[in-house]
Amino acid sequence: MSPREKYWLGVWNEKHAFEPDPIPGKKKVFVTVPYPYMNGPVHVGTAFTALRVEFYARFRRMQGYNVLFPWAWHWTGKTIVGMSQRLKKGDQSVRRGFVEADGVPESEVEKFVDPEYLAAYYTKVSRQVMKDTGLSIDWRREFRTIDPAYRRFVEWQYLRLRELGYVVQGTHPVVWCPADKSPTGDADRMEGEGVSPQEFSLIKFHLGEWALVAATLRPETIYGATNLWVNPEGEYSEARVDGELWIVSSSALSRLAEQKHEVTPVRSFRGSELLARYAMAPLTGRSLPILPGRFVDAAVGTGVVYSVPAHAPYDLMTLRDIQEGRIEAGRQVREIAGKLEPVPIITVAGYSKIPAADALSKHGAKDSLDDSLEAATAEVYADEFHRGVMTAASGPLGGLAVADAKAKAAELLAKTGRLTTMLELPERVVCRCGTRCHVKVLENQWFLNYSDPKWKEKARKVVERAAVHPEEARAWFNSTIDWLNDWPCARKSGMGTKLPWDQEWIVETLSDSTIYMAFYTLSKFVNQEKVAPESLSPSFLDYVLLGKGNPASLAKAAKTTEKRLRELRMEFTYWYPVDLRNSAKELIPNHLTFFAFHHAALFPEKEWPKGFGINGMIQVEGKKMSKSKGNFVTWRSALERHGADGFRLALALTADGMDDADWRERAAEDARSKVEAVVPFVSKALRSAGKREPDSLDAWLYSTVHRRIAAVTEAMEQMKVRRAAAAAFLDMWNDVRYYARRSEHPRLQTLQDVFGAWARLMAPFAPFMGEDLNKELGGKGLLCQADWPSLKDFPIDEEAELAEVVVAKVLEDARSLLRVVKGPRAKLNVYVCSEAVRTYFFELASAKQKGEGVGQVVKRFAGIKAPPDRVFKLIFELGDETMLKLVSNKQFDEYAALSGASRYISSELGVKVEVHRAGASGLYDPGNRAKDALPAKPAFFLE
RNA sequence: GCGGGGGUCGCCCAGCCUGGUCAACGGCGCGAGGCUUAGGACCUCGUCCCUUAGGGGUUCGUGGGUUCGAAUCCCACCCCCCGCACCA
Repeated sequence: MSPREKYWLGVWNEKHAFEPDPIPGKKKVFVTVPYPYMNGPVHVGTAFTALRVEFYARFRRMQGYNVLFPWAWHWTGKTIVGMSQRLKKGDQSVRRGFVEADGVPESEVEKFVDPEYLAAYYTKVSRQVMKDTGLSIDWRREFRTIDPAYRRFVEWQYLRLRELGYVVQGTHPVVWCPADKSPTGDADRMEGEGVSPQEFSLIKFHLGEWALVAATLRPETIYGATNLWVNPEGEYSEARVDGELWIVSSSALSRLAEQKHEVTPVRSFRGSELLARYAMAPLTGRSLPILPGRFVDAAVGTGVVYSVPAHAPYDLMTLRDIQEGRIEAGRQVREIAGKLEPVPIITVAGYSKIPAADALSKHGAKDSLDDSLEAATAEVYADEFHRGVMTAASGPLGGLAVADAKAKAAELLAKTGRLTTMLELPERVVCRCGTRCHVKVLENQWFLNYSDPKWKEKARKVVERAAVHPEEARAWFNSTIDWLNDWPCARKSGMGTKLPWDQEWIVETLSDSTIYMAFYTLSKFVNQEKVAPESLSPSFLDYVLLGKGNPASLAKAAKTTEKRLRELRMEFTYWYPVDLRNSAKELIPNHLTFFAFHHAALFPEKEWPKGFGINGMIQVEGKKMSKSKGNFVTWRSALERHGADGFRLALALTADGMDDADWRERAAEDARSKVEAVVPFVSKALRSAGKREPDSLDAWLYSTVHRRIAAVTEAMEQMKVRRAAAAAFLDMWNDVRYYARRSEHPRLQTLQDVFGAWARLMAPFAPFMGEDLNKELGGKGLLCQADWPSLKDFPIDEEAELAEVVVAKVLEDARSLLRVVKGPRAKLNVYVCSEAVRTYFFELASAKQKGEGVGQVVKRFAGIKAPPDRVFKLIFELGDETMLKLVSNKQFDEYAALSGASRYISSELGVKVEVHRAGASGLYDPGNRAKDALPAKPAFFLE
């Protein structure tokens, strides 16, 4: 950190510049960012989101609002615990992540086996880097989501939600890790991302008094079944399942038990015992032989499948392997297999009668262990499902589309009583801990019933009444509200708050973070030890947050004073509602919408959030940032490379709206050098300036600054941070640069005024440099506490603006002329059009604007001989508005403007310049050009 | 598949709602010049093609349409990004 940065941080801190308390009667703004999850250090993405709010907070503060920008840390959930455990087990990839991506010293990593230590470490480094960046946060209100007081708060929230009927109990299937004893979401998986439970049909084939139970996703193929497959090496069991006698793989028994089937094992044996026996298929009544299939996974389904060689590449290939002796098999098995023929039951355009055979030759499968069988299977299945039609060989299914036949087959099988269903993962799923997962039906889970139409209606109202920046995000909110289903809000492992009425369950991370912004109004008192965590009882919080109950008796029960209790209530009502909550767009479908739902449920309308800010995600050098890709950029490392202002400005200038922000080192370096150039630029400009009366150019600069202030203000109000920063920093710079170049004698007072405004406009983005600049300009007090520049100090001056438009236009035209002309170029004569031509223009332009015919006007001014198409072309070139202003503004004197600028134009072009007025007596016009002069388009003669 | 957002002159990006001021803002890169002992920084000009009087031509994912006029409005298509849930 540079000494200057350190100095200003010290000053802000000393003056408590960002520690707001309620000031009755003073308008307030309460802004928040979702707290970051502390399984790693904050990174440039966190910074991008946080800084948008930081800029906004500083902007509003300068506008005279009492602004609260608090911060906290998210520790809830099982990710932190999971990482700790993996480290403990010696997982090298976690360790590398800590050391290489996060930059944690080896000596610290050792201690990360304690999850709380891990989270505390990251909290510490993250807090420090945020402070070093100069974020205007009120750190007095900081907390972690496992703090005792926070837990009391969440307990209150869930008790109230339950009373209101928004928390309900239900049963739901999940992907389950038997080792962790917890659901395994996508993020927790080593293998099988995106895989979710599917319903398999279990079809019972009679084998004496037993039922050999085969699992399938394609019950409609039962009419094409030729045999059954079991894995000869696999372990199978006879068991009593739901009162029936079943034969399935042993592993299936435990999975069936997880799905609420009643299972009593009888005996177990090897799959080979079943070979060459016959089982009877339902519906067809066919007796099918049991054959060895090593591709059958005993850990999936029931470990038994039936074979449909005409339509399943695996089945056909395995059958051929046995028939052709590629697989060792007993004589009896070979004999049986030798007699089997595929039974086609589906026709698909583009395939022969046996689609599986086509797929095998297309993919060049050699044997039943060939990897290409996966692809062949997927292809045949998809084509048959979408385009296939059942043939007459499939009995009652004949003529149906495959998609319809599936349902019909299930219905027919169900009637025979020989169908059950089971949820199964269609692909292997492995938990991060290395354990293979299966489906478990969880009972008595707690849900937030977001599917409740009345609740949805209320949530919709929250969004409808709030400002959404950018407006495009609103549609996404609305479709999320429609789509959202019941959400399991508690789980059994990880850090967090227990459900007060059911201590086995811990409120899950997304569900304990929905109304916590309210807690910032309390946490100040807890941190100052003015309120003890134990005293935050439900009725106590009812009073503070909802105004319910009698403060006198509540205070007594909480061992505090009534005054203190009323103070807490006042703090809450002062700051609430949240004025702006800003986050990256990925949180719209969950967190931000939950935030709307919970406020709708718990608080009266006046406490509902007033604004949402949405930004894109962060990319690094055009690519998605991730630890595994090795392009992870921590906030700390970027800050150290580019300095606080450079870092802030680089992120401010990267993207607006929901566009993804691209972090580029080059851009950040550039931002830094630009920031550092401001103060020297300003002092140099001031040194070259002097005392004099303001002229048209000064009026132009004031006028232009007026427009810049308006633009920055408007952009900030709409959270268009990039636009605001670009105008405040880059456009302003260009304006001053133009002034400095254009003016022969820069006026000191003008520059002081403009630089004063400039410092203020840049203050939210580059506050350190801003304070330096303010000091340089002799400003009193702190810039961060100064007033936002006032439009009144920078009056609009239309004539001055028109003069510069005309000067710029003449320069542009003259340059393009000089580029082309190869003749003499000693002197440029400029002929400004006559008053008559101006009037002609004015009448034409206004006639055109009113949509009237222009014939009359043209006729009346026939003497001017300017063809109307040339006139209209010029109007289009300048635009209706500018043109009208130009020709209708009686104050504006084009001749005066241009002759005043003739020395500037001359030095820019490197050619002598003389300005004439067309129609003047004794006009010097050897080239006879003056007649061609039009408004803002004077005629030229080069000699 | 469903939902959301996008495709602009080497790169990033503004403009699109409210059609003409659009060959199209700004930044980066690149070229030339200035400043400097030199480099960096800074400043100026240039950077789609053609052009000996300020002009012309072809551009805003693709193809149509509306209009005197379309980057902007309408329709169809192609492509890219994000989200899709027991998880931060």
